Amino acid sequence: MATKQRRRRPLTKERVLDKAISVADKDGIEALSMRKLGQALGVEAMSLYKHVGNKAELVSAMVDSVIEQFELPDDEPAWDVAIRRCAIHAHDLLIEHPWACGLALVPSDMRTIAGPRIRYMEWLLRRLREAGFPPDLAYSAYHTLDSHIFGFTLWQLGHANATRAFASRDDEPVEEFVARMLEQMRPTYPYLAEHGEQHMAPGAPNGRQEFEFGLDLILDGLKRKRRTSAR
Amino acid sequence: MATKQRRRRPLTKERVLDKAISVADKDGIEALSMRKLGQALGVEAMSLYKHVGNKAELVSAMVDSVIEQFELPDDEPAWDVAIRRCAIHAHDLLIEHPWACGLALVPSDMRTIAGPRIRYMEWLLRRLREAGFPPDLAYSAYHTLDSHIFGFTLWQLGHANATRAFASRDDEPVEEFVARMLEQMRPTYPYLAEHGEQHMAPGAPNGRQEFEFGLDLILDGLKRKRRTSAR
DNA sequence: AAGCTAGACATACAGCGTAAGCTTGTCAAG
DNA sequence: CTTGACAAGCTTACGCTGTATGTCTAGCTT
Repeated sequence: MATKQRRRRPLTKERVLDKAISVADKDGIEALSMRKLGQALGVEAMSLYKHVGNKAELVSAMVDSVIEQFELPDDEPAWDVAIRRCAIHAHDLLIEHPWACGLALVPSDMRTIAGPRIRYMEWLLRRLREAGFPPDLAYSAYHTLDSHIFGFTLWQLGHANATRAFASRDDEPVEEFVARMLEQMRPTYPYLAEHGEQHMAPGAPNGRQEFEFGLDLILDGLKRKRRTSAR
Repeated sequence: MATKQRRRRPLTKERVLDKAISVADKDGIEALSMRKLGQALGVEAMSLYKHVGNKAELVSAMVDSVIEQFELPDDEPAWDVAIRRCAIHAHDLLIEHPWACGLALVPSDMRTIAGPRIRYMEWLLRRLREAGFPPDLAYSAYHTLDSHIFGFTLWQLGHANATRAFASRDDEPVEEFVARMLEQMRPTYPYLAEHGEQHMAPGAPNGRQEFEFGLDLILDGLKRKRRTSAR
C-alpha cells in the first residue's frame, strides 16, 4: 500500500514546476533538460508531457512564477518610492533566480494576455500615469525603467558569471591571480586595471548598490522631466 | 587546374567567421549549427574544426567582430558627446546584429585579456576619468552606461521579437488584430491598452529614440553628479 | 618519383526535445 | 466480483545538436 502510494504519488503541474525551478537554481538553466528533470522527480522524461505541454511552456511558467512574486506596493503613496521598492525587490528576485532574467527578456510565448508579466506592466504604467506623467513621458519612462530592471540585472549576472569562470581556472588563490593579472594589464590598460582594483576592494559596492545607483539616476531624471512637463 | 582550385579553395578562419555572421544575421543565432554553417560553405561540418577550435570560440569571435566596430571617438573633446556617440553607434550595431547583444552579456570565455571588449571598456573608463570623474563615480558611471548600452538593447530586441511572433500568427492584418486585442484588454488593463496604442501610433518613437531617452537621463544625471563631486 | 602533411571527409557517440504507441494502476458501473 | 474505461507513466524512435576519432587525398617538398 504505502509502497504503491509512494511509487505512484501523482505528479502535478505544480510539482514539476517547483522541481524545475530548484534544478535551474542549483545547476543552471542550461542543465535543465526534460530527461534530467524527470530523473529528479523519479520519473521518465516523457511522463512530464502529461502535465506541461512542452518545454517552452514549462520555462515560460517558471519565469512567470518569479515575476508573480514582484512586490507591487499600492500602500505607498509616493510614486518614486513605490517604483523604487518594486524595482529593488524585482532585482533581488531576479538575482536569486539567475536564469529568469534572460528568459524574461526573450518572451518566447506572449500569447497569454493575462499573467504576471501583464500585471506588473499595468501596475508600473498606472503608477506613472497616476503620478501625473503625461502619456508620452510615461511611455518612455516605462521603457527606461523596465529595461533597467531587466537589462541591468542581466548585465550584472553576465559579469558575475564571467568572474566566476575567471576565478575557478587554476588552483591558485583567486585574489593573487587577479592581482597578478591586474599588474600585467596595467601598462596597456591603466583605467581598466584601476576599475578591476575597485571591484576587488573590500568596501566595493555590490551589484544591488550599483543597480540602485542607475535606478536613482533614472528616477531623478524622471522627476525633473515630470516637473517641467507639468509646468 | 581552375576546377581543382575552385574545389579546394582553402577555408580560412576569416571566411568561416564571415559566413557564420551572415548566417546568424539572416536566420538567427539559434539556426547557426556547425552542419548548417558547413553546408553554407560547401563543406562538411567537421572541416570547420580545422579553423575554429569549437563553436564557443567561433561565437565569441563573432561577438568580438561586432564590438570591434564600435566607434570610440577621440577627436571629440566633450566627454558626454563622445560617450553619447559611442553608445548610439554601439546600439545601432547591436540592433543590426541582433544575436550579438545577448552573447556579449554572457561572456562565455573571458580568457583573452586583450580583444575588442577590453579596448572598449578601457576607452569608456578613460573618457570618464579624463573628464574629471573621481574613481568611485567613474566606477558606477561605467556600470550604468555599459549596462544601458547592452541591457536596453537586449530588452528592445526581446520586445521586437515578441511583437514579431505576436504579429505572424494568423492571416488577419496585424493592425486589426492588435486593435481588437487592445479593446479586449482595455477594461482590465487600461494603462497597458494606452501603452499599446502609443506603440501603434504613427509618430511613435522608435527603439533608437527610446534608447537615447534613457541614455540622456543617465548622462544628465552623471553631469550633475560630476559637478557636485568637483565642488 | 617518393613521401609528407594539411585540410577535407566519414563515421560514431552521447545528449537533446518530443511524437506515437504501449502498459499498468485505479476506480466506477454492471 | 468482474469488467471496462481512463489517466498516468513507460518505451521506443526520429531527427537534431556538438564533436572525438580515424581515414583519405591533393599538392608540395625533397
